[in-house]
Amino acid sequence: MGEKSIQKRKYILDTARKVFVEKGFKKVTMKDIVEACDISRGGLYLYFENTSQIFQEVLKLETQQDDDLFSDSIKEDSTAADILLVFLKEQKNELLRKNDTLTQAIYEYYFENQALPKKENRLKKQFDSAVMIIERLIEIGVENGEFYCEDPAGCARNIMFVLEGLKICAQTIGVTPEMVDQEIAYIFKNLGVEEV
Amino acid sequence: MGEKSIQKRKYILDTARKVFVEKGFKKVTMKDIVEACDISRGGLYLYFENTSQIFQEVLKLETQQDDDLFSDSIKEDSTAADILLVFLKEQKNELLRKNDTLTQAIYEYYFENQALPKKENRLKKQFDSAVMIIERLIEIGVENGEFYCEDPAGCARNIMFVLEGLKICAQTIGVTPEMVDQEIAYIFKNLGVEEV
DNA sequence: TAATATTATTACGTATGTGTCATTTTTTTA
DNA sequence: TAAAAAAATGACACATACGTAATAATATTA
Repeated sequence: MGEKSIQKRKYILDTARKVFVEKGFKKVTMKDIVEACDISRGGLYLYFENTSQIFQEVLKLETQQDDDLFSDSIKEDSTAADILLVFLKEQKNELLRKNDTLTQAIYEYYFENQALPKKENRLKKQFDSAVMIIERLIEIGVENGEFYCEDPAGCARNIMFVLEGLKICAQTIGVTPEMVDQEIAYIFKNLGVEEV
Repeated sequence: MGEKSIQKRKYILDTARKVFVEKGFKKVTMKDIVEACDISRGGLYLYFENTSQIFQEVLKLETQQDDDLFSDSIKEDSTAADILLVFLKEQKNELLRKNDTLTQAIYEYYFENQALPKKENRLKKQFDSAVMIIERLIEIGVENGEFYCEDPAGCARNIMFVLEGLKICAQTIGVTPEMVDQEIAYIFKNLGVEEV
């Protein structure tokens, strides 16, 4: 596979991403992607078999980029509270930036694909890993006297459920920035931090 | 419209519900419903125009039944904490009973239909009304000395976000009964109630 | 029970989507 | 630059879904 091929592959995935952002997952057809990419039908099938496969690859790219973004935004001398705040603000931006996210598509995809038992569930892994990171952060905060928390693991999971709730609500009933800020304040209040 | 017609209409909606439970919303076609009902194509079009309309009617039935169910389960001499617990346990059962709910379909439907600005968003109304009920419940609990809470409205909204988070997670990454119980305990703890 | 109204069926024309393959175009290599 | 390899095209045969309308079956009413 030549360099050209690699670029075209990347081009298709980038373009397909826009389609998934636009239409979610379930309603997207190979035809949609062919047309968005302005390539030939056979041309697409040369690279990918179906929309599921394309979506998985889109997600793979996405995840990489997100990870990079997060580690970039942590400064060396940050406190636990700082880092948690950065994380939550990032989530806030993400969930309010409703028109350029794969959120809907991701949910639709996992609606279909959760059932498959042994198959790896990337979403679950991400959730669990986020819980672990937050848990660790809370523990550090407690050690430093920044936070008060009896059950860091439980608190971390609660934070993630709140975020998931905000995320799905942003996609269905709509949430305002103020509502998100309130929830963030609530989280810190539960950790014994009054002002954010 | 004769009695027969009314019954057939009901039959179609009940059967269509099963289809939506099975396939979500976006992938359901009129053909799917025709086949599930074992009626003729034209026969279905005699009663309904498209899947959106059918789904809306299914939801209407569903909402009625749910409301009835909740008011039935409140006893006269309940305390605020009792009622809240009943509500949360009901939500727990609902979200764990993943294979007989319209949850996925509802999300998919509102993914498509949130955008429409002025159009009434039934989901939002339900959310807001639940928040108000919980808020009132918390206020009563505070008056009775059952709860401690400085911001019943904020707390009520937080509870709803947690529930939404649990609900979507149940559909995508899976949640255990224990996880739900933990979140319920967490909610009560935030209201100053240690034991549930 | 005959006439009328209602309800139901099926087949048709149209539209959209699928995956493939013979062919053409482009790129690479010798 | 000619031959070989790789990449891309678009028309195909097939499948699925749509909404309708002529026709048939069933109820209702006179």
